[in-house]
Amino acid sequence: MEQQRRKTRQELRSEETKSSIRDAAGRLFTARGYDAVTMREIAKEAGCSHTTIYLYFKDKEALLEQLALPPLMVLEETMQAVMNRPELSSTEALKEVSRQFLRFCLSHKSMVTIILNVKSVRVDEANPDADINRRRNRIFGCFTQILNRVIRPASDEEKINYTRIYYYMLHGMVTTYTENEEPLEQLLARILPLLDQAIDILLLGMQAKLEQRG
Amino acid sequence: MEQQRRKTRQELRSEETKSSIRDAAGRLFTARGYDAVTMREIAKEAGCSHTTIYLYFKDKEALLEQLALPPLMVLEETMQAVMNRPELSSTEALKEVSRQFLRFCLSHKSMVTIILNVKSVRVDEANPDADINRRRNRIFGCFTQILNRVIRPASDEEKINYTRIYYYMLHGMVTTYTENEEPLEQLLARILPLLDQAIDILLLGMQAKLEQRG
Amino acid sequence: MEQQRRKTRQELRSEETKSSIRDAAGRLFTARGYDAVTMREIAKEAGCSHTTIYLYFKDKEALLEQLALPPLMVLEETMQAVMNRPELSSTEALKEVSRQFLRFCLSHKSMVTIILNVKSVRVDEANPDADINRRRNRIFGCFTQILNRVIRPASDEEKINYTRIYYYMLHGMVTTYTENEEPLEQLLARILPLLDQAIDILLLGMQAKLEQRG
Amino acid sequence: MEQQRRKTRQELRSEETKSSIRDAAGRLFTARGYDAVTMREIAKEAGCSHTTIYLYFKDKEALLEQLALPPLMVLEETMQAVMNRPELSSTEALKEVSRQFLRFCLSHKSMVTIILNVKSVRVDEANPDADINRRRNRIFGCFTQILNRVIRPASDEEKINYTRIYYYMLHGMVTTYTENEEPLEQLLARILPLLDQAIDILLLGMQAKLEQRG
DNA sequence: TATGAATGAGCATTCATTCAT
DNA sequence: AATGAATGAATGCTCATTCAT
Repeated sequence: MEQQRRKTRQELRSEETKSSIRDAAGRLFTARGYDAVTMREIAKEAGCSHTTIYLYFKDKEALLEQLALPPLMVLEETMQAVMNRPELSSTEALKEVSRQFLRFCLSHKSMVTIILNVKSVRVDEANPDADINRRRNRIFGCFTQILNRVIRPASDEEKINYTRIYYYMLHGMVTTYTENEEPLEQLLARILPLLDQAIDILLLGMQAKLEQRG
Repeated sequence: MEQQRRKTRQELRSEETKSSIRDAAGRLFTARGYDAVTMREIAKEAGCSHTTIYLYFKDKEALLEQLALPPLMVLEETMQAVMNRPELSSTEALKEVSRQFLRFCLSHKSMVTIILNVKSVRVDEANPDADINRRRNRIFGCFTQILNRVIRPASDEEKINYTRIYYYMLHGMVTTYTENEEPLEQLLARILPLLDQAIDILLLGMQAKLEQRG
Repeated sequence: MEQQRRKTRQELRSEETKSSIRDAAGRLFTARGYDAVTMREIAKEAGCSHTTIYLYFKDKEALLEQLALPPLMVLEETMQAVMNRPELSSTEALKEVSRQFLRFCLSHKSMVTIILNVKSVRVDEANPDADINRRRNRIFGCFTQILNRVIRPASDEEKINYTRIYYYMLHGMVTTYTENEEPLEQLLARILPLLDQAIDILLLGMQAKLEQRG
Repeated sequence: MEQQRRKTRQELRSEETKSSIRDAAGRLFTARGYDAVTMREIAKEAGCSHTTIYLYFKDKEALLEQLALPPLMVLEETMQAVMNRPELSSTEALKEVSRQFLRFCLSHKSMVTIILNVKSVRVDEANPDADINRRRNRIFGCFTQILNRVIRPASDEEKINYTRIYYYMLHGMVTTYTENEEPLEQLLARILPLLDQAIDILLLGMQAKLEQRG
């Protein structure tokens, strides 16, 4: 509380600037992709000089990372929360978690690259990405976990393959609609049912396949 | 007829140059991606001056488009040929066609953007894309056709949805492995079986779902 | 008198800040050279904001100038002290003074420019340089004086020329080793004997030349 | 002959541009030093776009190197020629060679850095500097050779030290007058006699010292 | 007195493209 | 038909300095 009150006007202004940069970068990256956006464009959109950006972010890459982290944390928490709801069947949990994921990806389009890319930005340099990578892994871990629950009778190899196939479909939906410019809610209203259907099909198919083989 | 016969030596040389540029650009785009390749590199690889490229192609983008067309035509023909093989069951045909498609996408990485993008490059300028778009639609039409054969009892809406879901998975596989730098054949050896499994699962799942509902 | 006593706490603090900036800049300039050091680095090292520096110093160049003065004063005093030691022969005095000079230059590398440059920084603006220039002249005056003692029989023109030649050699040693990154004492242990030899040779040579001519 | 005639107008223009860049860079580097000069300034002075420079020179450093090499070759040849004139005494040869060197340094001021710097630009990267370094070493080798002839009775260690002392003096003269803006010939008329005197003094001094010791 | 925020000018370099031949 | 010469626009980034508080 006290902490909140103690913010000077300068600090407020600073935070404002920083978040206006963040917002601008978010909008621009989302709309046109990381590479296609220049620091000067971000600055213009944010209403400041391009040098000001470097006051708050080490470089362009750091900007992307700082942009990705907080929403990623929210997503992770949301997904964990879903998994801890005991009243949900495995199938329902998988559906809900997938819906969260799809919603997230489509509302943070520029971050999709970061989240879905197998080899993330700067994997070699340890520090800042470590966090991003860890979180991404945990997010994908959610899917794996629930999916394993649903297809328990499968062998380890089958589990790995089926999980991959599940990812393909999800990944495919995300990238298909990443470029789409329809208003988010409208788009989701249209494709969330499709996602549910797809999951039904995949789970049914996996079970059928396991029975066939057994 | 006459036109064909009357090709002067100059015309032949010209065509040669043009196709050497096309080849060079193809190799380079495929290997390193559209953005990362410069006009000068293409020219060097093609054994001509970079200014010569502008004699045959309006700009870099036009080069990409003209480049995409022939392989797309080959792909289309290959896929049609598979569909016309009467000895193949619908399922087998779908698998084979999907394999062809995946192989094509992974061996023409730079063209994936063009093929998969819902809104292709420069939709606004009518002419040159029209052809590309037509072909892309025909390619996707193949999938739709075969898939419809397999899930004949479904309603029209179900057919549309199921086809979409099928695309998601395929699309997801392609984009997942587009960035992969493994040698092509080795990669395909690894993921083609996965594709077969995925198709099995999807088809089984779709059938199960249709029965459930019926 | 009164002025000295009346220093308020504020004034003291202010002087402290100023000298911490001076010290920091001195350390940094010495270690890495004027150009390679940024105002922000100086501020960090001094434990203040970079804007504070501008409170005490007009700009980066003024900082360098003010920085040069005190060590220059120390050097001057040291050299004068040597000259007033009656037990030293002229030759010994010249050697000792030259050693002091060389040691000083190599331990204040960034100031060498200021000291050795014929046309000092910003000759046009009269005031602040006047002092620096005066001191530099006095320092060089030392050499001239002692040298004149040693080569008393020479004509005025010869004296001027010989002094110049002496400077060339000294100047040459300084600039040769200014870029050297060897630890100071180690470097000096290596080159101080060389300096002595050089002085011996020059003095012997000057005397021989004078005799030749006479 | 034929080769000369075959130069097209384009080639001529190209060579003109290249040498106008070279000239401009030479003037500017000479006047204000390598670091202080920007590519855009060079371009402006050369009457072309700054991008044109990159057509002829890989980067700024390459420009400096290409600039330094030809004059360095001329200097080397001139110095070798002097050494091969049998009618000259060692002393005379040393004087003449030193005059050539001083004249060269003062008429190619920007290259002094390259020539005198113990650790040249980019010592680490082998290729292009190798040549420059080799030449510089050969040039300094000249001095060493002649000097050794003059002070033949000295021990090896003495030879090394005396050579160093000789360099200091020469180096000192060069750097002293590098910043000088007097017209070259006028300046040389003034300091060449000084150089002769300095050499006389050094040689006499060295001989006296050797006798003293012996 | 002191500072954080902000900026314009500048840097070397790259690229797709056009011009003149 | 083909090309070398040339260029403007951009890019990410840094720095000394000024502004507002």
